Amino acid sequence: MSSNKLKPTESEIEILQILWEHGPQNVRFINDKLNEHREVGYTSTLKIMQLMLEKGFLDRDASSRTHIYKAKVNEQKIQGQLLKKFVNTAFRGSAMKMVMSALGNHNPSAEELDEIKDLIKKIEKK
Amino acid sequence: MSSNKLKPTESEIEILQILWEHGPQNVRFINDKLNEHREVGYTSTLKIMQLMLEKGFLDRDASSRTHIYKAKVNEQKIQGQLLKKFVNTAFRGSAMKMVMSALGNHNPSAEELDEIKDLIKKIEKK
DNA sequence: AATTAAATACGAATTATTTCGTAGTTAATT
DNA sequence: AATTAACTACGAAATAATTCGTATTTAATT
Repeated sequence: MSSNKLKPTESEIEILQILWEHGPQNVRFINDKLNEHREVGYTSTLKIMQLMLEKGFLDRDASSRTHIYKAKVNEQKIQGQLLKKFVNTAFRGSAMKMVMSALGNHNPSAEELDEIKDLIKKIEKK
Repeated sequence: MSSNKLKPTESEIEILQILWEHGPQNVRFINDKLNEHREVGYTSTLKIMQLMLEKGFLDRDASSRTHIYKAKVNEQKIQGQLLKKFVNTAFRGSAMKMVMSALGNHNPSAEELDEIKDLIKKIEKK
């Protein structure tokens, strides 16, 4: 068990998001995606991805000149971990307060409400 | 409108939580509370609170020797702001995915589920 | 009145994160 | 074959956040 207790930084999360969404990619692709939102140099992105490799967040295929990186950590797992931390710091540990606040702000559609209702039913059945 | 666009840091959020929960307090009180969870020196806490004052997160009454600090920012407002940011980075902007994940992990009690159902009803009525 | 305890101010060290320049290498283009 | 373009490696600067030591002042205790 080499579980990864380290929490990814903001920049690292951004990169993970892209890899989770688009699958294994080279640095150029990631950097282009990042630059759709904010300006960042190619070597900056490269550096962070190299550090993420060391930290065990990423894997890479270095068999060809252009290295292909992929997320080594599971999306839901990391999200759960971040969520727990976030609820603790921002909502004093109350997941409920957080959920209520999120629902209040977000104004979900009818479909989304149905989704939640289904989930509630499932939980109640247990 | 001198709205405070700055996002508080982790340490700053911890301090805000304590002030929101317990009302105006001196540095000693805050530092003691923090030390229930992790070790941190008195002057470290003092320093951060002084910076928070400058940033406009806190107000203080310096009329007596022991200064009394209070949160200048609103709890719900800051929470909403943090939540939005968090959903963006960790859940690619999907508040729903976040809510579903939170409900899934947390296993709410029957009372909590009722609370959510009430809120859903309110939203649906609009 | 002298000593001790508790507080603030502030600079500076430390640590974490991000950014980027430069060198070197390989592949593609002319 | 020479030039240009694209890539990786790596050190180091820049920035952000945290921690803390020391000096100074004021209040409380002896």
